[in-house]
Amino acid sequence: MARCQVDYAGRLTAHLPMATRVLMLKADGSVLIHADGGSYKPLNWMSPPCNLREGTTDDGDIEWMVSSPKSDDTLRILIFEILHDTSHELGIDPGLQKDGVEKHLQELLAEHPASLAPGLTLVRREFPTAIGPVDLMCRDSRGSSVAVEIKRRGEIDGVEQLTRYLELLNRDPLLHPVSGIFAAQLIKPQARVLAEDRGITCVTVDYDALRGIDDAEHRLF
Amino acid sequence: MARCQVDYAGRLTAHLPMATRVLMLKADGSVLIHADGGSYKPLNWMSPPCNLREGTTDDGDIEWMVSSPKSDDTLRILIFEILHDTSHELGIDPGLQKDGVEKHLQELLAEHPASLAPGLTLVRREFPTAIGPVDLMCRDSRGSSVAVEIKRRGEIDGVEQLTRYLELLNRDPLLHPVSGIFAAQLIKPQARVLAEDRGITCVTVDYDALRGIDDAEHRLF
DNA sequence: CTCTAGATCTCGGCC
DNA sequence: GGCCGAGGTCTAGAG
Repeated sequence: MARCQVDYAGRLTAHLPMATRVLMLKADGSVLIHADGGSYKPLNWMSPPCNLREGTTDDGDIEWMVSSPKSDDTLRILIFEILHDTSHELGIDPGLQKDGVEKHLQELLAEHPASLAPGLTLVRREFPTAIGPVDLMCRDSRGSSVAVEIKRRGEIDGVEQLTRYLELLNRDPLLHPVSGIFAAQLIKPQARVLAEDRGITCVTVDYDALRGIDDAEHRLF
Repeated sequence: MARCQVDYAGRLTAHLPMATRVLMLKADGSVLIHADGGSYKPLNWMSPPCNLREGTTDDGDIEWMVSSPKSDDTLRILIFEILHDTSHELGIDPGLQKDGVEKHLQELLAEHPASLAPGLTLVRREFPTAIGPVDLMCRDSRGSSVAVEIKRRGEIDGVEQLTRYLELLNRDPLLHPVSGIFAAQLIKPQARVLAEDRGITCVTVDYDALRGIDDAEHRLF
């Protein structure tokens, strides 16, 4: 905890006027400067790897020069008053265990393709193309190929992504014609307009309902 | 500083096994859980606004329940041992003063459009369209319209963005034909290929040189 | 290593 | 308030 002033120079230049803040130095050399509010993003910071040099200004204040050895980013911290100072060894953290995001949605839809369109069947998940994998490759009731792009939130870039896949897939005479389905828990209006203008079908997915169906089916066995 | 274990449930579920970490509680109620490494992103957190309730487990350990009043996110922190505990009022921070990013690049190019192509002149910055503003609308030496998209780093999504603008602008008989220039300090190879495949001209911009020209011109007055 | 796409993104601007 | 674009994005995963 210190009254400090900070100047950053790198991809941009930024300045923090003098105020009381939290300075956190991590074991890997990284530095975080936090205010008493806002979200988790620090006011300013320096990512590892970086080096910290401590010096003194002509006025007798503490000066920290933090610099990155690979980029030319620098952070200069002037410390006018130390209100609190403590140091602890934490060791290596076992890390965060995550569960259930877009991947789970893809798994559920892969098991229940017909929930996207009647008669739809799965060909394969993560169907490979030269520009990246298509989330689901399916066939409709008439045997035509259908590429499915799945998002938690459907926005314009997702439509662009599916459009690129469709353009590429439709060059393959063995697959042509390939149609597209854009599936998401929520589809933004602009994304829907763009998708439908390009002949892509939009489907909003009810995650909880789908999970319910899935659980019910598994209970049958 | 505490030995703790954390469970988050909300947009996803996540778990942090017991380990020693930094717990930061901010004045606005937000909570950050940091390890002794990684970058500025906490292992887990709760964004403001949120409420913290302190309780005790059957084993006598401290339990913090942090919940959001608007979403249904919850964070449960079990504290097994407190290694250090300190509290300070920091007050409101004057905040970060930023300078010089994409906006500055746009200003410089608006003042020196001919650096993008010989004879190019500015019509207007932030030229409005139904799907968003075009960074620079210009005219070439023959009087044809030229839409310019400016990025610090030129990647595929920037090319897609310009492509959408061009498609829309070219529907306007008063503007047609509109050509495109994709300007960036650095253009990724894949973005360049895509742009050139679509007839979009790529220009890499030397920010420092441009600033030098600009400074020199201002010194003349 | 690069490139791609997601993120409990965060943050700011504009409407 | 929402939507949209940018970020010193960061981060994980695939090729």
